[in-house]
Amino acid sequence: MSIAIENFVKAIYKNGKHDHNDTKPGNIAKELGISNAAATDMAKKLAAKDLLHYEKYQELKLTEKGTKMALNVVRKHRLWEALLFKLFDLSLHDIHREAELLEHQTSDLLANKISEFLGNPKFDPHGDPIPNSAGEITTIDTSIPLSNGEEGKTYIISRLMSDDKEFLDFCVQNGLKYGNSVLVSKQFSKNKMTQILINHNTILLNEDFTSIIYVNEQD
Amino acid sequence: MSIAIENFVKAIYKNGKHDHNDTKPGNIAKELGISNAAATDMAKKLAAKDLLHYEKYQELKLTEKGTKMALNVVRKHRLWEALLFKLFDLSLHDIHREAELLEHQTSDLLANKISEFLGNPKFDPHGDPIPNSAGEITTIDTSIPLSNGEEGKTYIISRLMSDDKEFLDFCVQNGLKYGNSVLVSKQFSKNKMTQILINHNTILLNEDFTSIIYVNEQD
DNA sequence: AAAAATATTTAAGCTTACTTAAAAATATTT
DNA sequence: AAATATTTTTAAGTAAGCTTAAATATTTTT
Repeated sequence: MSIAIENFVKAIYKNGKHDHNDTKPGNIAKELGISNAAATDMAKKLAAKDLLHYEKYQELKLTEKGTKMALNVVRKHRLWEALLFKLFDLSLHDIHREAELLEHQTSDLLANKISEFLGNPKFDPHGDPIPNSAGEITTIDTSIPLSNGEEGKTYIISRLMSDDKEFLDFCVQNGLKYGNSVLVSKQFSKNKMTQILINHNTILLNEDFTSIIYVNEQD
Repeated sequence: MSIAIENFVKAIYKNGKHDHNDTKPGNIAKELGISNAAATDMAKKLAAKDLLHYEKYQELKLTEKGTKMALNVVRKHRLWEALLFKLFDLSLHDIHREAELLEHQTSDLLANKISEFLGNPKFDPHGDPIPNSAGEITTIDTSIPLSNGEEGKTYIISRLMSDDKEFLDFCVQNGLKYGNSVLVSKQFSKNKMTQILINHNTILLNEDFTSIIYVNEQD
């Protein structure tokens, strides 16, 4: 299957993971940077290939086959991120950009070799789970957005759910990375700001950031 | 530039390295598995982009710009081969196949990181020289095909100039690899067979093989 | 040097993955 | 519930990268 198809299916998978699905052609088009018309066309084409269910004006829904394809691409993406992160001194954003290309040119054999080399990791450097070779995600995600954290509690950062350069650079600069602890010192309900303590520094975050930083309660 | 263009330019570069150029559209077409007509079309298109010189019915010749592009792709290919060879237990043939895809999806930044990680190697696992980041091959190749070896002399294998699975499997099985010594015990001029001693084993090779195994005299 | 074989080029056509523009349906606002 | 705005769909068209078939040029053989 082509790169365009892999990316289309992947975009539906990603946009369908939220509570409120965003998988109408227009949203997928926006995600991929193509026109709405192109997305509708593609949706029809992929329905004919049994990769998704298409009904006029409705949300696009992946079939089992389509989900498998998406997870296979996601697996390769996250394995590349993990490998590049381990081997090279590159920013998370750069790593994401490289993985975005490499994911489509990677045989299942190579993906398995990368996985094995890394000790079959369950998470990538963003904290995102890596599907296994059968296309299953076996870990259970109990994390919550930092915006839902409670005052006075300490949390462990589990996922940084964005590939935005500005955001990731900010995270690196402030020690906001996978595995680190944060204490929620104050939640401002009015303007939805959150004050946290990390590495002995107090910083103030707005909801744009606290809604994509996911954390787990400390055991 | 597209993958098709990169592969086209690379094919001309490879076919132009022999003493007798094989860079007419038909030869490039054969190399790439496309029709002659497609190769002619592409040649005209690339001439307009100043990547090659095209004259009807003549050999295709890369411009400086085209050569640079070819060397850049070759560099990425060979760096990937070197990295995959180092990290994973994969056959040279498999490594070649993966590199053939990855080479087109690799930024210059990533290529440089791979090179640095490997200690800026000058050769890939086939013994082929790796162009530097400026697109130059700085090593001088003094090797000769094993078919030109002299009886009684010992040589060091420097290059295995093929990506054919059968050939590479045979080489692995018999210890014919980059850096190993071979003694030419007998040259049969009649049928162009060569008897060699390697790892205490005597084996007989025909010209198909001895013409693509390149060696250097021992210092 | 002529005939036969081979290679190159031209021409017409196909598929993929897009585009823009206009029509039709759905969502939102008032 | 009507009017307005937004989305989705349809339709027509484009560029890249191929294909096959036929015309033309070059090479090889005799």
